[in-house]
Amino acid sequence: MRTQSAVECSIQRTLDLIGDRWTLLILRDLFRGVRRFSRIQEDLGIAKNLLTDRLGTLVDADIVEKVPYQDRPVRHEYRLTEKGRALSPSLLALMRWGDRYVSGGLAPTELVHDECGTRLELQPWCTTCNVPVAPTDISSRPGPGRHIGTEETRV
Amino acid sequence: MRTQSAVECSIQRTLDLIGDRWTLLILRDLFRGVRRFSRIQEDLGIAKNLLTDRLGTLVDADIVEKVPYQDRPVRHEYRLTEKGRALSPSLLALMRWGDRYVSGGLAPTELVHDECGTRLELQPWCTTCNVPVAPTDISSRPGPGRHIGTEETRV
DNA sequence: GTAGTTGGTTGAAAATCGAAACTGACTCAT
DNA sequence: ATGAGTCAGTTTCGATTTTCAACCAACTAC
Repeated sequence: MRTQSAVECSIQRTLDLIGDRWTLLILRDLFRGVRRFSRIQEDLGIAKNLLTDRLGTLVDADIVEKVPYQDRPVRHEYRLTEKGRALSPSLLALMRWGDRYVSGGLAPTELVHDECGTRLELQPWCTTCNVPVAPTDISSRPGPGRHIGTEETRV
Repeated sequence: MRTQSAVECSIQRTLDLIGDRWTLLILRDLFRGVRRFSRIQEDLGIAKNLLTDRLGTLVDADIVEKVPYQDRPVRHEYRLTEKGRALSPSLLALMRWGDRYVSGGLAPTELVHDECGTRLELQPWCTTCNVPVAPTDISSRPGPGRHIGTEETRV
């Protein structure tokens, strides 16, 4: 993993943890209910040694936990922790982008609001004004975790 | 890149394009206004040949465009296209996750609502009901782009 | 003409990945 | 109780990627 003396950005810290070519796909499978080693391995076509390694990293990072689903022989499955489930908006955002710009607007899978069946969008949301916020109404500022350069910043 | 006969998921299609260890960080820099080859290179510490390669891929995918900023000598900078700017929610989601779970709740950089200064959250949003939607109120279904297995799916 | 900047290219060493073979603990059928 | 099968890995080794350093070309400034 990258080592930089002062990592001053949560995007970088996040990607150092889960930003390799397989990890987000593994997490997607866990969200979909594909939780066992062999199922994930055959679903993704990932090499088994890499899957072992990635799952180990995720368990160490407390994003995933290994829970037994039978004894004799003891077999485990991998479940998302609360920290792991909190990645849901990130995956949803990547999925919606892919729907629009890679799949040509034709979503292979749609995520919908249970109550009304409408396909979901992902919006920055202001908890104070209780309204969705457009990208042009977003500014950035240094936070308490360590400040960043003075560059103009729009995300 | 992975090649799978039937890629039936926009997350996978997206990650095939931008899911390597550097590309999302390059995009983050572009969002931050770091747009020139040498600036990105020194900011990230990425090898120059890799940066050349990744920027080329992004330009080919129409996520980034190369625009001249001077003649004699002609020098270019890299700018996000509309398609690239549309990745904003994805990066924001990863950033907020990192704030909470990697940076211990202390955001190195905060993104705030211009009008009121409140730090932004990223919420799945139902455009019909006009309300934010909790992860437990989300279901999935096959979309028009290609259908997916029958697994239980929660993202 | 010398040095410096920007935006690269090239090549070799080091790290990582991928495919296949192998293992160990157990089950189930005969 | 022998043999085949499953699951969850580990080991090995060749192929691919990444990194690091050097080099280059176009131009500016001195």
